[in-house]
Amino acid sequence: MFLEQLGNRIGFGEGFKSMTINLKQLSKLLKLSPTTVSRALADYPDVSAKTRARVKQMAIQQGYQPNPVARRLQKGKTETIGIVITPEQNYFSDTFFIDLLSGISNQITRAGYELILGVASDEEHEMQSMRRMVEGKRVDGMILTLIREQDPRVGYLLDRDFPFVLYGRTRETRPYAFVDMDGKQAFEKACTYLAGLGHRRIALLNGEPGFMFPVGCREGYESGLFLSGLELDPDLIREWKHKDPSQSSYRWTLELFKNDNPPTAILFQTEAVNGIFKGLDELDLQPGKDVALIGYDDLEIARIHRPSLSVLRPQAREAGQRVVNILLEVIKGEDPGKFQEIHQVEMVIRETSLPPS
Amino acid sequence: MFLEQLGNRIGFGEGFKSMTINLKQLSKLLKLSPTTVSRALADYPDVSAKTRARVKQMAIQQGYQPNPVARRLQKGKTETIGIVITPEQNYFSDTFFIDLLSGISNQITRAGYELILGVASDEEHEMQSMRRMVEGKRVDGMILTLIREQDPRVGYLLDRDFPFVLYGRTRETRPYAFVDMDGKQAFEKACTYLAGLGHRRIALLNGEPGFMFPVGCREGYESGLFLSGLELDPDLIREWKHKDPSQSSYRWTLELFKNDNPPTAILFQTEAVNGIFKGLDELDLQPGKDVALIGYDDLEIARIHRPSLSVLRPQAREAGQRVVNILLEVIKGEDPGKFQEIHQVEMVIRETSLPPS
DNA sequence: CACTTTTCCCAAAACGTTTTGGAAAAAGGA
DNA sequence: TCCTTTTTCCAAAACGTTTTGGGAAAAGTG
Repeated sequence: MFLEQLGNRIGFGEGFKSMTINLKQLSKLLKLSPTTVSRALADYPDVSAKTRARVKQMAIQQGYQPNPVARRLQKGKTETIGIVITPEQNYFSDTFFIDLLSGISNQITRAGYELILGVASDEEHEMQSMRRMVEGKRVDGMILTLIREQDPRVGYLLDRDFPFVLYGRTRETRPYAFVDMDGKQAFEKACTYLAGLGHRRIALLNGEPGFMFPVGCREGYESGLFLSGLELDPDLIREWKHKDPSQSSYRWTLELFKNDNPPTAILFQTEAVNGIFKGLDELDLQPGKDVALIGYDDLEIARIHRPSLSVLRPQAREAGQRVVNILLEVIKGEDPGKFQEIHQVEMVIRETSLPPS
Repeated sequence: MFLEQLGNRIGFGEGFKSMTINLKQLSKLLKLSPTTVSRALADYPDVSAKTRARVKQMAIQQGYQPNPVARRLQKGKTETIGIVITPEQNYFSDTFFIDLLSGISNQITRAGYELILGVASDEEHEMQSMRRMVEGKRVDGMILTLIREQDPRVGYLLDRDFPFVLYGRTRETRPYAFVDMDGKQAFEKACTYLAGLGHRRIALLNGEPGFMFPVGCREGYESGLFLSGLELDPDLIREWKHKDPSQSSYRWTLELFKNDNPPTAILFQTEAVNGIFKGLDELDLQPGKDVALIGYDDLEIARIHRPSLSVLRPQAREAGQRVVNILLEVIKGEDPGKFQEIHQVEMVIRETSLPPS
């Protein structure tokens, strides 16, 4: 019998495929039906403890792993979830997105699922890539990032009742699941902190309009000013572009200081820090000394730079894990409206948040 | 019949699944056998032009897409290829890896395949993630990046005859497929260029030992020195670490200039540029003016910085596409040894490669 | 017209699981 | 002992394709 088994395994297929063992082959080896073996491995109560143990041992010994494709067909699930990234919009800002992705990936693996990745060049291509996954029945659910205020992806998925979770939020009245960072609270905290140090002219170099995140940042900024009894000066608010964060933030930094009454502090997304440093350098202003700085996202550059950059630090990794856990629930049929999480953001005070000089 | 069809489609399943149409349902609609419909869609010659057209039209009208899971089971292929990234080793240096990934992803999609992504925290986890894909029969082939001189992944895959392609190379005598950048030629070119400008003390701030890429860089550097009639000075070679490129390159930059006869030019991977800038700044040396710089990889910072950084620019996107095309051939059964490509790297002269002052 | 070839279609099997719906054997209850 | 319940197993169906191996009808050939 061992030889027969060996024969089966060596067979005449290509090298690799023949190295792997089948449920049928395994059951033959055990002198049991495939049914019983399958159920033994799945811990069904209707197989005796003794045979269950025997089956499991043999499965391990033979290195049996159920063919995921066959399982998916039978179960009617792909056990796969999809994500589409658009690098043009410069999302891969160093560690932040990687942390998110890392959390997502690990949790997906833990659930025995797969993560399939689409890389899109622009907004249209992004939609197209998602549709391929959804309409091509390639995934059970989608994860969306870099959410816009009006985001056609959300409407599309809601319309066809397809499971998804947002990392972020959008303007949409129908209920949907999301995990978002409390950008509002974060910027409010940073703003009041700076005001508490004595800063009276605090600028906001915000993300690109059209995206949802900067909306919260601005709200937090305005609220922070209000709580500190400071006036809102529209001249102290500028917005950089995703396409080239450094270049646009460089220009806006110069612009900010053309003001008669220039800012003594700037709040911004850390992505834009290179442009700001460059602008300040050109103006002969020392970051942290002449101008206080607090960035959102704890990128490598924030830790490396001297003086090191005070930041707002979102826990991207944990958020990624939550996104997956929620998505799995939604796939199971839970009501997406139940899952709306807003995560707090911690503030890390380093060297660029001193009182005004 | 239309009502019957409708009934079938609405059924009692969950919302989404019922919106989609089946091969069987489609064939019923067409009053043809599933066989014929399948073959018509696949352009088999044994179905008449007329019915083929009829089938295709109806398929489009009904939005029919073959269930990929079922197709995979029947075909015995997953139509999926895997890649594992290890962000700890800081591979996501801005645009470079994204370009590679973008090329990979697009080509995979074009072939109707899927890209599944693993994110690993360290070397061990990386191997584990790959084994899950391979032994779990989740992919038809693997793409490997960030290759080490002795890379256990390569041996593992060769041992079990599993299709894979390296982006990079390793020390391995058995034939395998790879796409690599000609780091040697690139660094040689940069080195002779600088020597041609009159530089006599050219330093190399190389990548982390253990990885394969820095080996070529060093070869090119040494060859460039030799071709220019310059002596190799081991004191002018330093290696930074992946874990914190900026920090380690910062330290080594300071170190380099403790030399009695300090360098007037530095070759390096652009990843390390922040540390170098910081070091030079601390030494009151102006990049490009006091010290010529050429980096490998055209990251955003290279274009943004003033003076802008001269770089060696690998065509990562095209390389990614080649990797996929080759992998598809290898999966088809082609001999991997036939596919060994070394791509040229172009040099972009900007502002940091002037003659010594 | 009779035969062969070509054209066009299809029933059945197969891919490797899990689930369904029993059925046989063992154990419990009277 | 006989009947009922529990335990333990399994054959068959199902998931949705593609491939295999014909077979009937139409077209060509003499």
